[in-house]
Amino acid sequence: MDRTKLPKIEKMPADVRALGVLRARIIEGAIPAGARLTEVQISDEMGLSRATVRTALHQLAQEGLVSLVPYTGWTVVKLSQQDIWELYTLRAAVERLAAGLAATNGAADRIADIRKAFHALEVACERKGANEIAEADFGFHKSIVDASGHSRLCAQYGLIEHQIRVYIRSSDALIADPSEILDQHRPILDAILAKDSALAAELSEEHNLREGQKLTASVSGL
Amino acid sequence: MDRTKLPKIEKMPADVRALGVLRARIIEGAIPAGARLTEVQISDEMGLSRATVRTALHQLAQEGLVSLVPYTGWTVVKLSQQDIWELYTLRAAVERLAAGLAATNGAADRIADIRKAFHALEVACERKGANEIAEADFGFHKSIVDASGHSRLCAQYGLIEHQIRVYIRSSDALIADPSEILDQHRPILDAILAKDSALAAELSEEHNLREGQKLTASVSGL
DNA sequence: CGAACGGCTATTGTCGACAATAGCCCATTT
DNA sequence: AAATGGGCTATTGTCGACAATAGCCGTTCG
Repeated sequence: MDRTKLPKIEKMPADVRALGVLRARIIEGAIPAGARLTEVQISDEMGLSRATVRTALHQLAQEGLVSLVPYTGWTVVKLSQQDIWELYTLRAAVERLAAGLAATNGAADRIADIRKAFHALEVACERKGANEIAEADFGFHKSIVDASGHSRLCAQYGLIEHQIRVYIRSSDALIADPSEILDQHRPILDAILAKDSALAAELSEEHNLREGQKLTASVSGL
Repeated sequence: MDRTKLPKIEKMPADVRALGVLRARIIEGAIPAGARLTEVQISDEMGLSRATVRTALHQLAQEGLVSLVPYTGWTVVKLSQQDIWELYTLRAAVERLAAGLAATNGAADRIADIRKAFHALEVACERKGANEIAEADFGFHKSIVDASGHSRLCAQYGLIEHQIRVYIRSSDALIADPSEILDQHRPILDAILAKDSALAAELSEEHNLREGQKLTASVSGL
């Protein structure tokens, strides 16, 4: 058994595979907002039973990506400006807590992960790939949440994150100036490294509220 | 058709009825923490199909009241001290946002609801019924969340609230001095009525963190 | 005597079929 | 012509049966 690495077996429950596929399709925009989904068609295409697909769809509904109206059908949610406001205010509140906790209680290795995530963001900003920057941005925020050691916070954050991703893709990502992005995130990192809980919380909240306002403002002209 | 009130028709989907029953049983302690639940037994007793019960159980899992381990079974969650800490820190963060929003954007009728809820709390405190006080306490907090006009916040709060209820019941509710309870909540109400967003947010957060610490402290001796 | 192996059982995971419902189209009536 | 009612269709809601799996227990082998 000294073969360096035997290929990882892909053995996941059918419903989570279906969930992953559907979520990816929705986030990447292959299934557009407002689109109608029917259980039979999906189960047909995926070669799964309706019950399995139904489970996945319910999960997606919980994540806020689809919505079910009884006896009628599933539709991919269409995020309004109000929704974006909700998402970013909620995100700000959640990350405020996360940043504070990460600064105070963050395990050393998790703090190191935050450093790495910031470095990845720096690299992405140099390359100027819009998509890569967006991903690294998400990654940095997520590393802070993970460092909070707060399982419910992580779970909660996951849901918000999915919805924001959908919106970012659908509105085709306003990417700010790379150096500006770094300037906005660096103080948060510094505050966490300095274990200044209150400052980290405050900076994180401000950052998210600012981003949310930019996002709603940029789209208000539609 | 001038009959004063025709009896309300109870026609809900079977799964939500099952969900309600199960949740109530868990919260009231009829099904104790750590108990094992099997789909067949429940569907048997309720006269429903396994699929329907399964849907309800998945919903309960989403609410954090039960947990599923694959191919093995459902169990009612048992909240640890860490869980209580998580719940109260999260609640503090969520209600912080809610109180701030209620102060700033709260519709007049929702603000009136908050007043009513506080009055109900006063009445409950006079009667000194531990259970009634706890319910009125929840009601006051919930009225603030409802006044935020933030649908995701409300949804998120519902989940946390259920879990806290379970714990309060299971640990048999430490009820503080009634007048103390009122003294703790009144400033929050005043700040909202004065539309002082920052103060309302701060007071609300402090209040919840304090309660959480009391709760974990009182149980640390177990 | 210990440990690995194989089957047994309880329970969830998955499936296809039938029932109930919402929304639509069209005929019918006023 | 407008409103009303009936039925038609697409889709979800519900159901019972079969498949897959984890955990247990006895058995067997070293």
